[in-house]
Amino acid sequence: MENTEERNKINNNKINNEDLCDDFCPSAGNIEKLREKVVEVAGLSEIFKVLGDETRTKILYLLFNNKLCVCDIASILEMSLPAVSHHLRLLKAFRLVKYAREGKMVYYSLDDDHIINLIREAQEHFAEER
Amino acid sequence: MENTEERNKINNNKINNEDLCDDFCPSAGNIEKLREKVVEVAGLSEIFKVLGDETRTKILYLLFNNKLCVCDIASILEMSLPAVSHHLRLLKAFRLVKYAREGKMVYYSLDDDHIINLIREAQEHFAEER
DNA sequence: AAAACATTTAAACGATTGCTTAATTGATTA
DNA sequence: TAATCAATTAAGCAATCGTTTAAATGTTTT
Repeated sequence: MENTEERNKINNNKINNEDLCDDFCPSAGNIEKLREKVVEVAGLSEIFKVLGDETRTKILYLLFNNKLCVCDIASILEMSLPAVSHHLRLLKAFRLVKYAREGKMVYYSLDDDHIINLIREAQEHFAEER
Repeated sequence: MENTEERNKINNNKINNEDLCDDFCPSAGNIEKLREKVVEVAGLSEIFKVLGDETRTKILYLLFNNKLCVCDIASILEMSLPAVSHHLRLLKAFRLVKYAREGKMVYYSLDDDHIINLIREAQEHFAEER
């Protein structure tokens, strides 16, 4: 084994042109088409990232058909108030929850019930796993 | 303002009992029920975490109805081979993709078309945003 | 058998994430 | 208006994540 360094340079660098595989690649001619296709899911992972935290999916699920104050949520999830508040702020930034101050308390609720469909779909996927 | 420390202790600690709010909480009596409800979405965020990376959603979307080798994917996404390989390993661990060695190349494809439903659902959610 | 190619694996690193503690703000009550 | 309560904000920190570089593995070709 020799010239390891040179080969690694070729192997690891980001390749911008389309002839990465020297041998015949079935999709060689389709690379441009596939690059266009992939644009369709660009930015989508942002929503998934929000749901990618256990606490946040739980909060969203709790707020489905429910109006809860921060300390309720903290109590149910057995978490600190600041921790919950941080998550709510992020969910608010994504327009997933809305809030309404009532006296000392701030009540949160879903701003967009649509998000529950995503959770339900994930539940179905999860059910298939077992 | 005095006794800030003591109040913070009360305010910030994780509370295991149900009387976090001193005032009347509408869901005070429901805390246990809501804790049971929340279990329904436990573990779900793991799938979302997988999709929470832009590269991985793209790979999954690419592999829908397609069979691609690692260097194809790397070329399309303009990423290094090891980076793509790492993501594929994770997707494989979640049984989302399967692979088949054909000579020098390894071809990946979706192991579970179901995952595309989740992506489609997210696309719909995204469309509503604008 | 040696060289070439596609892929994987391992180690290291820089950036991000989610929590905690501490302090602050906003509102109500005594 | 002072004390109390709910919630937010800010700073700091440990853990996780995704990448890179470097080396190794598996397969084919010469």
